[in-house]
Amino acid sequence: MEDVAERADVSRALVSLVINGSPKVSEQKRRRVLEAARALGYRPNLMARSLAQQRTRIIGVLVNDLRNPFFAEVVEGVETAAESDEFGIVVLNGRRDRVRELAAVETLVQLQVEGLALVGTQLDRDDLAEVADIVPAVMVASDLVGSLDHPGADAIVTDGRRGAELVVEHLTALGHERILHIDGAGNASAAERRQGYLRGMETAGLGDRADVRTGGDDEAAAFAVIDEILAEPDAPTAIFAFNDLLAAGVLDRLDDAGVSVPADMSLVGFDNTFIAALHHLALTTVNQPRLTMGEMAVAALLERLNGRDEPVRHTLDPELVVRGTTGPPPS
Amino acid sequence: MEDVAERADVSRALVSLVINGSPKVSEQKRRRVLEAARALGYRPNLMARSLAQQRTRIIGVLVNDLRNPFFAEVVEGVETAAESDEFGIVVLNGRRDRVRELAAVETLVQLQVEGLALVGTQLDRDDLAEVADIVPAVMVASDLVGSLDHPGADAIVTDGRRGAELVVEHLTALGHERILHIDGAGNASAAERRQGYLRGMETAGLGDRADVRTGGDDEAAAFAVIDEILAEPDAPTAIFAFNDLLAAGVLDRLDDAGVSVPADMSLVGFDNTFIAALHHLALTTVNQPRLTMGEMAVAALLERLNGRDEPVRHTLDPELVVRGTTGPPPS
DNA sequence: GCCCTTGATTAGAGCGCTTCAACACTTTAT
DNA sequence: ATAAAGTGTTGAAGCGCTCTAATCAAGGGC
Repeated sequence: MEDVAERADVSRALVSLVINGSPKVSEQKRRRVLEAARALGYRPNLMARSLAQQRTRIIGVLVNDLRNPFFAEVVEGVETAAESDEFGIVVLNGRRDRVRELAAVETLVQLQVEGLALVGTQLDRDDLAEVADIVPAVMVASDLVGSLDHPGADAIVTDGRRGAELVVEHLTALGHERILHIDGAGNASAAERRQGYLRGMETAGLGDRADVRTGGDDEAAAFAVIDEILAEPDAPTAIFAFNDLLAAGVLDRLDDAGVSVPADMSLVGFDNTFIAALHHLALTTVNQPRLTMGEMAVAALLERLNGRDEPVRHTLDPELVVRGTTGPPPS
Repeated sequence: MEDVAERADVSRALVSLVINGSPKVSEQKRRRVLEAARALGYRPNLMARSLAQQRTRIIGVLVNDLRNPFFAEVVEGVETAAESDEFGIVVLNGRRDRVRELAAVETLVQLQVEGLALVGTQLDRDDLAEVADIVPAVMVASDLVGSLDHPGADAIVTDGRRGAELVVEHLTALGHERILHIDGAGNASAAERRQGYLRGMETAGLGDRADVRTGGDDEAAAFAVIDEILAEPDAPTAIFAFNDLLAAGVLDRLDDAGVSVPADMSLVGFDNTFIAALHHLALTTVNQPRLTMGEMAVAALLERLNGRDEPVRHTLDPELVVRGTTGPPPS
């Protein structure tokens, strides 16, 4: 910067003004500075600038699992919104590990991000309360159950309970009674969907038939459960899987076992990722408005930065997407 | 920091030493400082530290498309390696747009990243030369054709030519002669695979049967091409798609048209992403060692930081993964 | 008892930028 | 003519940290 100033024969302060597009600089000097900057290949140092400005205009994004296309799309939503508000984003990958997530949050905080979007986080209430205390935070696509004692973070979620109910309604309407739910284990959205499933079964008068097994959030998690189920008498006629990835695993394993879908078994996923739409899977699933969620997350953070103090929670409506993996139960 | 120093009754300098784990601090003072830091909730400011240290220990990662699971896994490789070398990474998403990529590079450079990993970049030779001039850069999973006049960036690639040849060999061995290639259009890896395909066809004595159509790198890009092909006389009996995502699109469209795979048409993808492994797709494809690629990228950057000056290129071996979408041509 | 080491601690400059208050110079109002 | 207001520019302090060189205290050797 010094060099640019010298070459343009002005002060460092003026260079700063030009770089930041201040209106109170004469056209003549502006040109001189700009040209000097170009000639010297000058690039402002973001670190120094942030330090001086006492703000970074960066939003930190912590993603549960980058490999899950669902999260990747939420991130794109965040990115789009951040961009249009002239914020940058920094993405860190928690890789489904709470401890790694904690470390990532620490890094982001030290980076002085102005807000934190936790996409599908594994953090628990205490972690969250601590984080929210330091920096405005918003949970996206995951929520804590019964958050009456709110930990201070905002939340943008699709109504998992309702989504799960829609699934059960769809399946019962088709005539299914033995509907099994393979859940997301410790995943942050798992509890909600589990509740929705249970409530849906109750409502349908199938409360005593409800059956929840522990799954996970990727394909591999399905294998053991399916083997187990198929070995049991009175196997279910329909399976509601925690998410599309898990459902894909279920589909694979059913295939191995020679169970055909949906003739012998109906299957429903959650998220409506692009893999659900592949014709060869044609997975019936529940859509979440991913991009919108990402955008709302940024909006929530900006509101916080503009002074809002009480946490908010936005619940979006899920939508059942019926494709080819559901049909009437075998007679 | 000032406050911590005061509370622990030492100088700021000592606090710095403690925070950075210097060995030349008495146990007693170390304790005092640590406790004061905890009590005050002190967190070092990464920006200030980097500024003072004149280094950031950050590697910038620019990804072509976060939604493509292939890239996401390469990024995980980069992340793993960076972590074990005590580097942080900052991921930016180019979203398949060269201009956006350029902007992202600018941001990363201003962020003072010490190295740049360009995962599947769209940048052209000139862009790259310019970037490599400013900061050590490594291209991962994409390369410039015939890079004799090397732009100064390192490259970690899987041999796309060889991969494509493997595909053609596999298909001809099955008896196919009319093998079509739907390419990756302007994608950086497209040219190599195209060349490999052409060479493979030559070698098999099918040079005059070679047929390349313009595709792209996602599912949607396949639709128009498939419609076109099926309307032509003398349709191919096998299709080699640029990558798995494109192949999935092809599969969908063939399905729509009632063409069964592999009975009527064989299909091969590239990348061996997890979707290829789904039983319902069971896509024959070419594996790229994603994690290894990411790790090697970091290694290359570190070598640069340690003084290596000439660019290197590491070419990894592709591996054909035969699954269910390839078989003998219809009689 | 003095000098030299050794080891622990600190003062202070500096990293590259922003920004506030002050300044010089015009222009306008009186 | 003079005061007031407006423009464009700059000097210098400060953002939160690191790091070199200087300082200090405490033995050890002679």
